[in-house]
Amino acid sequence: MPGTPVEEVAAAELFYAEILPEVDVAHFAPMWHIFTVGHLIAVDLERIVRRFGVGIADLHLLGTLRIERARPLRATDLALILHVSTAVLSARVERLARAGLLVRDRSSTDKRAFTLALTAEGRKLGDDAMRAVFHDADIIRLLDKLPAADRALVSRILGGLHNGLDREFVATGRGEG
Amino acid sequence: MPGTPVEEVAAAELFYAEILPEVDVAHFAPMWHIFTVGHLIAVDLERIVRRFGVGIADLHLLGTLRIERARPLRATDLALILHVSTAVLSARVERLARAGLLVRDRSSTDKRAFTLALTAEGRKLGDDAMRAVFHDADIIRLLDKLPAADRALVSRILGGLHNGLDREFVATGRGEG
DNA sequence: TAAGATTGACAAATCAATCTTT
DNA sequence: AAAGATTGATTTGTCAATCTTA
Repeated sequence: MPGTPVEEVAAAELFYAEILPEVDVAHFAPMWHIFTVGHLIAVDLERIVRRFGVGIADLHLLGTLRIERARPLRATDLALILHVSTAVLSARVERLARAGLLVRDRSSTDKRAFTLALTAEGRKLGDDAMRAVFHDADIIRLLDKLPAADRALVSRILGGLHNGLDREFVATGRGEG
Repeated sequence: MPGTPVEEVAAAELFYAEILPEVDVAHFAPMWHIFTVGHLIAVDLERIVRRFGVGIADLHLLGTLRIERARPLRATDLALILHVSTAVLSARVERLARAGLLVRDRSSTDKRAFTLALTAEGRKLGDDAMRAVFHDADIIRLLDKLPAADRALVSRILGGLHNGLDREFVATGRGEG
């Protein structure tokens, strides 16, 4: 019988310290905890928003379009923000448009591009799903029990990592497929 | 053109504060940063370990088997540790066994169960891939630039969330399919 | 040539149903 | 029944190739 995840990760760290003496294994625990907690959040959110007929990736897209902006977003902009390839985005937009949650319009300034905008149903579904997330998600309950200082630390440190990884993602042109 | 992820998340938080006045929107930023950073780590690690002919989920499995334990792990134990259904694990084990990286043996005490163990090639591939991760991963580079105190904070706080979510996962029997 | 977007082939995850052993 | 594991159908994501416009 395995122990707690923290124990598992600590054991792994000790182990890698032996077989990989050239690396700083103190990086393993934070990397792996973020990686796995991210995965568990994804599984949990997926379960919650599935009741609304969409996936968490769909909700991410709807939520991004929901925020008012100076200029309408094109499909390519969204692909960069969501960290997926344009191929994935294309299929997702097609599905959501077919469900009546958003509309695609040819850009007025560039005949190659589409601009994307939510429909009234898209706004409503997105808001309802997000409300359900705040209400039902395990991670929200856990964060709620955390000291406010810890929550702020997570926002600060993970926010920095988020910015850093996003830069790498854009710079190396990942997700261009 | 969108701004940095931290700006995007802050804008989203302000936005949800308006349309969802009943929830504590201060939970949105930490949740979303963890979720997205986890996803970006997954994409990056996937790219690195793909060179070895396996995915990051495969490496997680190999790494878990790599650690010495009192008793050999069964497929069911592994499914719980890796947070996947037994159906997924079955397919993954089949693929890795076919590649000669692990062996499946009927448990001596329970004729339904299999115990899993790495082959010499499985150990070598896992170690090599993990070495590549430590050497090439963007997240490792970013963590390396972080103050040691911040790294420790991430391990402590995210470790706590990891334990909490794992408990939920096991308690609610997710991943049983 | 490069940017924006789409398509089709393939890999992987989920769910429900099934089989065997306890 | 319930636990351990597998199979098949469906969905989703990734990659490479393609088409149109800039």
